[in-house]
Amino acid sequence: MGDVAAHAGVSLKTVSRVVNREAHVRSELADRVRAAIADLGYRPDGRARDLAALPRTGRLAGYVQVDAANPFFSAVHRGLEDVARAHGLLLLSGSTDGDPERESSLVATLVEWRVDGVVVAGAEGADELLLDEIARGTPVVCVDRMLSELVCDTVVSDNADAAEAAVGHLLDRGHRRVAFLGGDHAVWTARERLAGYRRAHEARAVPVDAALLRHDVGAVEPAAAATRDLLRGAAPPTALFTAQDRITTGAITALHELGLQDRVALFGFDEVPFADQLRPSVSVVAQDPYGLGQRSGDLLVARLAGGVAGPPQLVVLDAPLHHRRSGDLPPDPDLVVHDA
Amino acid sequence: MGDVAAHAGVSLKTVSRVVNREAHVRSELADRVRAAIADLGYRPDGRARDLAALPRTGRLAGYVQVDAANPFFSAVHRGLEDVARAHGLLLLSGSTDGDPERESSLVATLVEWRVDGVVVAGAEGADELLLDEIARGTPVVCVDRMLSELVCDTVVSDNADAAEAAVGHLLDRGHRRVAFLGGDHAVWTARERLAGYRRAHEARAVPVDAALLRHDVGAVEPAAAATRDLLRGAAPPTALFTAQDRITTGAITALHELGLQDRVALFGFDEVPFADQLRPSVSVVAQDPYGLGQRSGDLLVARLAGGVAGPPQLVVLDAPLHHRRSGDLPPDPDLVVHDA
DNA sequence: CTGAAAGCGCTTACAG
DNA sequence: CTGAAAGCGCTTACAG
Repeated sequence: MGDVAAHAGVSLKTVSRVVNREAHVRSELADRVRAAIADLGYRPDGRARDLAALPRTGRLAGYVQVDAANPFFSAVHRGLEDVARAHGLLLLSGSTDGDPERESSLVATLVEWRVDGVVVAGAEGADELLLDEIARGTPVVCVDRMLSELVCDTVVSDNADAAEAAVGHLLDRGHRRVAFLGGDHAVWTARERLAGYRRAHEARAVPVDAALLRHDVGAVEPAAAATRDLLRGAAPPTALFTAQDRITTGAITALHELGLQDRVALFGFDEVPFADQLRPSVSVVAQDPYGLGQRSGDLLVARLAGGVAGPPQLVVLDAPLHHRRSGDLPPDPDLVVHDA
Repeated sequence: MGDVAAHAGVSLKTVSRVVNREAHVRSELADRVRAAIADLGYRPDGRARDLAALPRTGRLAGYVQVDAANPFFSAVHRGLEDVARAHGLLLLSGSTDGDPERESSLVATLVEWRVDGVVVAGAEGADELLLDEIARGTPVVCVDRMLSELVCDTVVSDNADAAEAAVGHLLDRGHRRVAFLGGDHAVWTARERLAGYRRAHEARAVPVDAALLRHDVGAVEPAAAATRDLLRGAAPPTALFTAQDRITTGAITALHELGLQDRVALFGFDEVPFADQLRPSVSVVAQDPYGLGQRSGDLLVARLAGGVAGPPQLVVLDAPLHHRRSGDLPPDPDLVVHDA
């Protein structure tokens, strides 16, 4: 910037003014400055700018996600990015793989870069550093999962209700043995979806068989293995409720391997690709990850604007059911095990 | 930092030393400093640090992608991220939607933040700002697409060869009317894959019917529409080569709607979800997006380390064919149109 | 309308 | 082993 000032024969402040498009600069000088900028290929230094401009003007935001390569989280990413970009915010992001330590160190790094705020998708409830940061006043919004208490703005789908509706649909079709395949039980969404599963049973006075509950199968292979195991057991389920897209994928894989896809009903949480083309087509609870990202961006931006200073807000998005064939398959009598 | 120094009764430099884990600090002082840091909840300011530490130590890298929500680019993202993280680099990223202007402004913003280098996935060849930046010495690596000339390190799949092999397979199964459905023809990958398509035909002396070539159908709906159109035409293809995952998705959708999935062969570029479970299972050229990301990260890191200062490197990754049912479907005679 | 001074929070030489 | 000074590239008050 000094070079530019010298080149144009003006002071630093004048250069600063034209760079920031401030008023009160004679157009003659401004032209000279612009020429110098072009000649020298000058680019203002964002770090210095940000550092000198206290209080913050709002330029950087952080996005902490479980896995950048997971379509669910990358869709949230895009929703957030679009809102952020509209407000001049650039995103600094990283993946945690669900590891609380990774999450903590990532949050710490983001704070070091003095992001204006951070959106955490799939937060671990036990992340003390994150809790600290919230207490200290860093704007944080959680998407997809809730922290133990509502200590920050949060955007989630209506997990329990949607799960209850899906499982209820299976039960109403006559199924009495519906398996639940869920991810890490420490994760809030998994617990909520299980709660919905239970509520659906309770509402219909159908007992839940604990042998039909499989937790910690939150990836494709474990889910496929659990499906095989359940179906080969002495008292197999006649329907499956898979609490997450990767689990749904694993279950579908296993069902096809066993040739049972038309005999065992399936209702999944999260939309999956080719849901309409698969045979049978697959019924799902369709969350809107892009929308979740957008809403979290809205909340963050509102906090940054400073307008909102009240207590943490909770936004719950509706997750509609997409009824297709797999969820309408009737119980297969040959699969039902009769008591001895 | 001043507060910490005062609190611990030492100088700024001493605080700096313990924060940076430099040697030569009496452990007694170091403890006092650490205590002060904990008491005050001090966090070093990454911006100031980075600004003061010239030349750069390497902390920030940029990732420019077409669309964060596209599974292909998000897998590249993750590959890059893992390498970057291993080298202490944090990623600043954004989506361009293939718009050169968006790409330029994003690159400009990244440069303002003084990223140590940037990886561009799916670069538009015509981005002058990017070319400028490369000329100026900013380490840039292009993944997935090549710029018009090899002006920076580049990592791509063996597009033309893989496409030739896939189309060749179709031709060798007896197909004589193989349609090509591709994305934006301005994009390097689309042109390469078309080149492979042509080479496969030339090698077998099979003429290419221009009516079977559909460009600019790089999204699901346009691809489905093109598929419907081709198949309903007077001289329909007996096989489809879809040059990209979203196109493959669109084609599969249309084929299923028309009930033609078992009568028209299909070979896609890029792996798709449920390729094994779909009926028929779908044959594809399986690029390795995660690997592309990793390799681009390796190249970037090597440049940053300063070891590599030579001419731009070109890394070409093999893209193996995954033969499944759809690519082995024979030509359906009823679909062949005989000359009058 | 324009500029000289001080300061943002750190690190790099340099002394001691 | 420790510290005082200068400087990274900007912006914010303040003067004029």
